[in-house]
Amino acid sequence: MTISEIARKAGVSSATVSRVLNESGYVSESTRKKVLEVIEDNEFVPNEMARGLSKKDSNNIAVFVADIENTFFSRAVRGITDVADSYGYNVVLFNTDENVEKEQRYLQTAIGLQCRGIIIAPIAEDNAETQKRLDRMKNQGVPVVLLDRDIRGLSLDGIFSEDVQGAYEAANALIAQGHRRIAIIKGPDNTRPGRERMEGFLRALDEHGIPLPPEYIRDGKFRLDASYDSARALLELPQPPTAIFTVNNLSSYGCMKCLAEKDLVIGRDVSLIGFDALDELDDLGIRLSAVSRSFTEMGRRAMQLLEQRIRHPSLARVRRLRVPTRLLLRGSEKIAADAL
Amino acid sequence: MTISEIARKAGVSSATVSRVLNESGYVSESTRKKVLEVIEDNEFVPNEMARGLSKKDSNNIAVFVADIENTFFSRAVRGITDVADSYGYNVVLFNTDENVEKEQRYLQTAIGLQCRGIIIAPIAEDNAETQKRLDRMKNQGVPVVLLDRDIRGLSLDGIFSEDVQGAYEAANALIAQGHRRIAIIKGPDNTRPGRERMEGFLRALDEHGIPLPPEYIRDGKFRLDASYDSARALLELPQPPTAIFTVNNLSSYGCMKCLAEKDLVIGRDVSLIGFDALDELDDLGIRLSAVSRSFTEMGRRAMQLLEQRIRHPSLARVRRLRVPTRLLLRGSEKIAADAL
DNA sequence: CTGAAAGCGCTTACAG
DNA sequence: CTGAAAGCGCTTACAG
Repeated sequence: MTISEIARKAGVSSATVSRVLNESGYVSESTRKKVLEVIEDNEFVPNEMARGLSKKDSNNIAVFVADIENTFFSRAVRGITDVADSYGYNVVLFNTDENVEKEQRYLQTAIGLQCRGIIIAPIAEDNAETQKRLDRMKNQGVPVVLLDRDIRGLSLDGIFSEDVQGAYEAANALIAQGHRRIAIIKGPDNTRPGRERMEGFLRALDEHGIPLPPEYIRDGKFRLDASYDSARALLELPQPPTAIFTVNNLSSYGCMKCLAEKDLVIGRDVSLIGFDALDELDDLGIRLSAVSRSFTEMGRRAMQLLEQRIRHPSLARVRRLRVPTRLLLRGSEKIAADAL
Repeated sequence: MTISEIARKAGVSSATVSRVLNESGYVSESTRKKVLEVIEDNEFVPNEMARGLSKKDSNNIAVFVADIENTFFSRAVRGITDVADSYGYNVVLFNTDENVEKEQRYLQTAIGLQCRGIIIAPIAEDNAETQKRLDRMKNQGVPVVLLDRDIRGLSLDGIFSEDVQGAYEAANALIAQGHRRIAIIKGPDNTRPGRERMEGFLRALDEHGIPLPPEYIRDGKFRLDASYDSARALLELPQPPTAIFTVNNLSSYGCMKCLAEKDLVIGRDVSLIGFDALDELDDLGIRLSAVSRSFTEMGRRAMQLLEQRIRHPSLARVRRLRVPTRLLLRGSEKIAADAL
């Protein structure tokens, strides 16, 4: 079923059908009714590829996530789809799987699909190829909005969080408990969140004159397995830390897995604060203190930024928003007096 | 940049460029090289909307999930995107949010986008409007693959699991522990998984002559909050059950939340087996016994079914696969002798 | 092996 | 208010 078939059945031209469909131009009420009726009767749905080709746009937006299984991303996607839907956009989902080749190939695909804009959590902030492609997209009028992660050297819109401040507060909370042996399971240095969370952590320790031996810094790579290994290495140190700061949800999981294996209880045997709350565990009595922010909200804001940029492509000002973080003290920052 | 611009720069016709791009028809090696070079130099990416319109197809497939935040779906989507990518398909994600109006509107959208096929976990199996639309899609040559949930009255391809058997084994495991007071937090009756898990549960109790008082049957609606309420109602009964069977991951969470609040420990104070394992908790020492199946695998299989149907549209035989379930006994099926 | 031309299903100036 | 016609950027018989 095409517009011209509908036109024939309604006894009008396809231009008129198009006008009815788009509520554009002038159409007399009577022919409008007639056309609508025929459309209804035939359950006609216009071909978006043809429309897109003709109008040189589409209602698709591309969303790039590193790992849809990670609740950070699945919740952000939830926020994105909600807002996208309210604006009539469809979401094409790309799971880059922390793989830069996929990321770059998918970027190509998104261009081919004539996506109206993209929301991306880039794998690394310094990958030259990704930088080049994103820059080109932006220059060709395809808005790009960064989600949580950043890209060096380009001024792109983005939604981030107060990572330095959040990490700073987390470290301070541990220090306030009397800890002097505080370790960090850090994230990748080539990501803004990785660096900034480290920065906030270091600042707090520095301000209190607390030494940070190199063996107290482990790279969890934002991954569960690497963080598990890091935690293990930390806990098996001759002089293990009494408190640990984990920089994302997967690091917290990895660390807690190791603690569980060693029968160490957070808030008693060892203190732990994570960046990003594990709310799903809170209900079950695993009360992890954390630097919290709303993932869904970040997704929503990302889509709002994108929509605004699509609507005002010429707006020069780059919009880089930071959602606040909130320190949730649920008990895991504590430690038994004799364990300190 | 369009095909004809490339053609001009390469001194050939656009037909030739198209042939190079699609590796179809004959192109001499020398002109092929030349064209490829120009494409490369200009970083040309063909317009998929034009290609789609011309070829009357697209590389998009539509994926309908009820809730992307639910790990069942996020993992299934992971499996789908992995396989889709390997076949060159792009995934347009629709989050129906357990809302039939959204489901139906999105179905319309998917048709407009000329999606090559759809994978859907329909909200209800008996919604007349959804049935009608899916039937129409199938008849118009758009393959439909069901994921986990079913649709009544249509013979559509699908990937399901051995729900009756799984639930039966779970109930038997509880019975084997000596339980006689076993409750179920059930799912919606208008979903196949909801009904079949109930059926397996009932069969096991029946075979052992174990009575099931009506107050031991609570509807958790596959939702955390309703399951929490159900658990609470069960535990506050004058004669509470000594064992509970929860029919999906969210019911297990809801139930465990209630248990945690009441300081009841699974495997000691009360027995619990869930349908769908909460593996993310296992590492943390929360050892929930469960009927397990691989969500990612179900997603992969769904996409494989879809791809096969796209490739062989005329194949009459409907393919309805069931992935097996595996009973994981991790200790929560047990109970202290004096609690029985 | 290559090109001219028609066509995919829409939209949109343009003319009336 | 309405229609004829050109055009969006591809693909693909058809002819050579």
